[in-house]
Amino acid sequence: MMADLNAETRNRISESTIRRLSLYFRALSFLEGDEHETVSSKELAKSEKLTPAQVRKDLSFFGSFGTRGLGYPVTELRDKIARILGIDRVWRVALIGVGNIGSALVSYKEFIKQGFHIVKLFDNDQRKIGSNHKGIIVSDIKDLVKELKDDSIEIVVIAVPATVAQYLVDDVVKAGVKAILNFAPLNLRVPDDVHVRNENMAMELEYLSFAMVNDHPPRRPK
Amino acid sequence: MMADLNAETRNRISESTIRRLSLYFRALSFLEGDEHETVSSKELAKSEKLTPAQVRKDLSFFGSFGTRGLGYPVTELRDKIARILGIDRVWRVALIGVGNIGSALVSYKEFIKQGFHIVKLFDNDQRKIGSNHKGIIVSDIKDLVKELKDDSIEIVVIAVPATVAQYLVDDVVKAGVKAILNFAPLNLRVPDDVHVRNENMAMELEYLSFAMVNDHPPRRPK
DNA sequence: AATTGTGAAATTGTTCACAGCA
DNA sequence: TGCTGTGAACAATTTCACAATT
Repeated sequence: MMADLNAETRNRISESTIRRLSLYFRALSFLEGDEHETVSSKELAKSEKLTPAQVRKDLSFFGSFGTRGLGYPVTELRDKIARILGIDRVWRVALIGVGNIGSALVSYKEFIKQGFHIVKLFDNDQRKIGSNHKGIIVSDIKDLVKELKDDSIEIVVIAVPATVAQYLVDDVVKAGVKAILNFAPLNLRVPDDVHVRNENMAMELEYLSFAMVNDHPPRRPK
Repeated sequence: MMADLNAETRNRISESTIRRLSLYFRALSFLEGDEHETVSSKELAKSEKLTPAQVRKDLSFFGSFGTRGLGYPVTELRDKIARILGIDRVWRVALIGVGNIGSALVSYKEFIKQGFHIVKLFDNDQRKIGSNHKGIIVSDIKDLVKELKDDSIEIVVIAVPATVAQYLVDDVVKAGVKAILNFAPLNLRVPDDVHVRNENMAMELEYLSFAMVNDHPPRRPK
């Protein structure tokens, strides 16, 4: 279990399971604030609109964390999920593009809370370079490769217009970064060993639009 | 086809198909800028890292848009997808919470481009109420229900802390709004006829974290 | 010759249902 | 008794493969 998943197990685990792990983590963090010592798969499922069986199946990929008859120990399970997700540590993050979205992300509390520390900002705008955002001086984009390397950046957030995103990402890859969170509305080309996740906010609005126009039923378990 | 999907067809269409429709729309918009008159499922798939069969299957739910031997007409297909997604019109959107993320969204170009017009802003902070953001005066949250109704708001974006989100959403529902885009990190409780989509930026970082710690292979078609 | 549209097959993901355990 | 853990059943989604069409 944990980070010691063998290759066979690891490949059985679906993207959706991992995403739900984030939800369980969130729900457990809430419960921890209260007096709750244990939680059943039923309760956990309810708080994130999933099914109890799904919760148990998801968790079972990683080990046996519960006690039959009782449920799961809240704090312990939360810690174990944090370990599985790799958020029991600090990640060094750089953000490229200090525009509307970029600026918002610098101050985004959820990132810090989960160990994602933005320690570096880049922009190509002379008026922004050298300015201070929440204690971080904005660097010139032209020094990107060198600075990413020197600062041992592990994750890069792309918050620039689509027109320049691919060009910058090529440099990010050159710097040896293996994980990219992309806010630009295009599909980035990267080598096979680089992970990219896309954050496409317009897409979610489009889904809502579709649902309303077509009277698409919202999905609910049961 | 189009908004005239019958109930049976509509229910066969999966969430993933709709999300990919957004991707096709985006890719076609790019192509339209160039001289391209037609595009094959192969080309379309390539630009969004999908498979040709998937493109054809997705589109086939809504009609026969292509020509055998030739491909799909770019502009026409783009327009048809816009119609299916319901983004061939203007949607009246209100945004609650003019903090970091809220402010960024007011200026977010992708929303406007696709017909999502933010016409109303709400906050509970006296210092913000009455101030002007991109031409919109921030309203007091206490007038929420009345103003949402009076202004015929169709979509609400929630960009407030998790602690107050549910409380506000209850009012949003009271105002008769049927679509919510939620940036607060919690699962909102709403009646069955209200659509909610969650934008969880930390979740995507957690996925990257998991992938790196566990050496999870990035998924690629083929 | 190229490429769509689509049933059928393969694969992946979810739910059931119950044995096993506290 | 209550609730987990999990194989087996089921459901959804994707891919294949090929007939149809230009």
